[in-house]
Amino acid sequence: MKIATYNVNGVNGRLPVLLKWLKEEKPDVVCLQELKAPQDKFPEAEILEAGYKSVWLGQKSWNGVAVLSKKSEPIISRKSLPGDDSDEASRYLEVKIDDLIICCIYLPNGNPVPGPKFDYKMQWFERLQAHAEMLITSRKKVLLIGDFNVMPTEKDVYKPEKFAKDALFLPEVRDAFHDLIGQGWTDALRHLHPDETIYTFWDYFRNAYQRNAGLRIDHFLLSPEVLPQLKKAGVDKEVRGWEKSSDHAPVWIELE
DNA sequence: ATGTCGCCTCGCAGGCGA
Repeated sequence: MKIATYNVNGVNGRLPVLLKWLKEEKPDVVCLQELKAPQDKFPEAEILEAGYKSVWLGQKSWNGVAVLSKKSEPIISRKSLPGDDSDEASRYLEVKIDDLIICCIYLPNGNPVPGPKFDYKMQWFERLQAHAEMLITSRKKVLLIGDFNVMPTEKDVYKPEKFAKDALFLPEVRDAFHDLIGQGWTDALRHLHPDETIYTFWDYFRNAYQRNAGLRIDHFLLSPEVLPQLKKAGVDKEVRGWEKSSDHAPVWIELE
């Protein structure tokens, strides 16, 4: 079973690229982030035509998350993180697909630092930690998947010193990520490729992709009940080089 | 500071978020 995550940066503007990638790679389940489309503008019919049932959480202009599934229908169990009823951003969608709980995550970027956006990121992180603790305690097969907007270590940044004061790499942000991992989650890509340089995002600026000036910010965190099934993991890096590509590449894992 | 995208609007250019 192949599960993928892809920050599309506009699901409608990206539709030809998304459909081409789905056709080539045929993932069983896909988490999408940054739909940048209101609820009624999600391209459900085109994606269904490509062989995927989908559930989604839209929002005008910003954010937006979706889960696509080829075989079993995704059943929504949560449309937001607990802990702040005033948070209207579409950033969290939790579904059941067979015996798996799939949590599709679009963690706030947090720049500029300091400021309200960074405060929001840290609050969102705390809410994620609290909910993740509950999920991992359930002993079910849970996967936290998506754009975490965090480079966990120096190995995950092309030039760490350049990002020392960035909301994606500040020590307190990395600490929050490592505290989350500390609950018992496994970073699937790093687990299978401990020493490799792996990037999932390349800025549109300054030919970042051509220079391989990338970041690893899209992650799969597996609960202990899923980990024994993990067989492979990788990044579809070439997709980032396609015409009209997102600034992220699709990332995937294979479960037995 | 800048670069480049995608989406939106008291819209066809400029602001915002990333």
